[in-house]
Amino acid sequence: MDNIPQATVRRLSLYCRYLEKKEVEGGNFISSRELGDGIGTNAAQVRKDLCFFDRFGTPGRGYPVSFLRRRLLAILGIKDQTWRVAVIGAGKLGCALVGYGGFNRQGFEFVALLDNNPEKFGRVYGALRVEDSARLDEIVTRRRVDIAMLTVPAPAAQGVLDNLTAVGVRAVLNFAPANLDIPAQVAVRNVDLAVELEGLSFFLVGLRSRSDNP
Amino acid sequence: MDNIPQATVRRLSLYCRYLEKKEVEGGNFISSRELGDGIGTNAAQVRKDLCFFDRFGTPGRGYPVSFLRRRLLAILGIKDQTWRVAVIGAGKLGCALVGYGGFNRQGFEFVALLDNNPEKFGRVYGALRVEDSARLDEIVTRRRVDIAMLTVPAPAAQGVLDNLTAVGVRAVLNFAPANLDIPAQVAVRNVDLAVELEGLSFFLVGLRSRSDNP
DNA sequence: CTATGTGAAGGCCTTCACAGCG
DNA sequence: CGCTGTGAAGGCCTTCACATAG
Repeated sequence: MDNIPQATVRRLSLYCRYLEKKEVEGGNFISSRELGDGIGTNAAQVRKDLCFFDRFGTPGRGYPVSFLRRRLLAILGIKDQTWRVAVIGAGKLGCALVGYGGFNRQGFEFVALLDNNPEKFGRVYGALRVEDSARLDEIVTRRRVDIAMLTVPAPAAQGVLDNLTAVGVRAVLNFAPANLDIPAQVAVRNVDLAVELEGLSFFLVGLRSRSDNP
Repeated sequence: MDNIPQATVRRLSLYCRYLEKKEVEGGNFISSRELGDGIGTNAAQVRKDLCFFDRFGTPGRGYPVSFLRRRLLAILGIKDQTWRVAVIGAGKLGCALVGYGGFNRQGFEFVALLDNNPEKFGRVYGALRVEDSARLDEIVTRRRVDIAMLTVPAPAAQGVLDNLTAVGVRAVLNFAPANLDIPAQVAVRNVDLAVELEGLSFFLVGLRSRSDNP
């Protein structure tokens, strides 16, 4: 029971979000149909995803909302667990992320904001001061950082990633538009806005040519 | 020659990025092998992706770097074309995006920054002033907005999306953690940081349990 | 002899369909 | 009778393998 598709894991997060809404509204049971509709997939997919883990449902009734939500949170590792997050790169994006309160709400806590530019040292964003990224090793170790967000310029990204993994960080959310060499045993998720925008551009070009030659 | 996999489109962006680097370094030809290694895939995948569109290569030599890059830019719709982007939601993230210069570099230009909070009207970020999102229709039309970035709170996202599509916007990059109903003929790409973080959390939990019970 | 272009094979994820439970 | 759990079928994307071009 190990090889869970990435796509399934992504949907688990969406299920949790929908279940939270449903729980607040006071729903007790939810069908795979409704849960699927709610996140933009279908009932069979929901049942398949969930049965990777356990039998959460009751035939004829559906899934108990609150119970299912707690179980999924546990599976995702954000129940009774707060991951400690460091942001490397105190540019506009890094500072915006630290200032955003939405993550603290559930399971994640910012514990460091680093940059290599001395002019930024000491500036305060959210609950953090900018500190010197030359002290990355020490800070990451002492604050027991679990996850790093990489918001440095692309040319610096590989070096920082190597430093992070050398100190034991095993999970990285990378915002730099760089093609990183990813060490084994490390998970890197890329958030690449240029790729997303260019995907939209490609879609628009297709639309246009289809309406030009109908 | 129509049904291009999303995955292929995403890789096109990465190919372009790698080719740009290669072109600057003065490379004339590049093999599918090198291009694949460069973006973290393999040679066969590169050839398959490219041959959806044309025969760009020369057997025995590889692909002409500069030529291939220009052709891919054209396919992605970012050669001789600048898409006009509006950001809806002048929170920390929206303002950081507008202030980030990286997109203007190629193919995208910010033309509006809207919010519904009167206290923010008139504040300047990058080259833009915050304007009233009540005037969305007029502004989007007059400035010929092609793409919208949604950086509003989740509960507001669906309403804004509906407004945008009503005025003819067909491409949206959504940052709100909301399960949106997406109208037909509209492309929405979601950038969902909670989903990414929770994916990393899931990975870390898996790592831990595997090292506990080896 | 090297490297592309491409049908065929393979693998992974989604969808189907139905047995079985409440 | 409704809805879950799940093997089987289907579809899409990736990888293979080789004919072909330079």
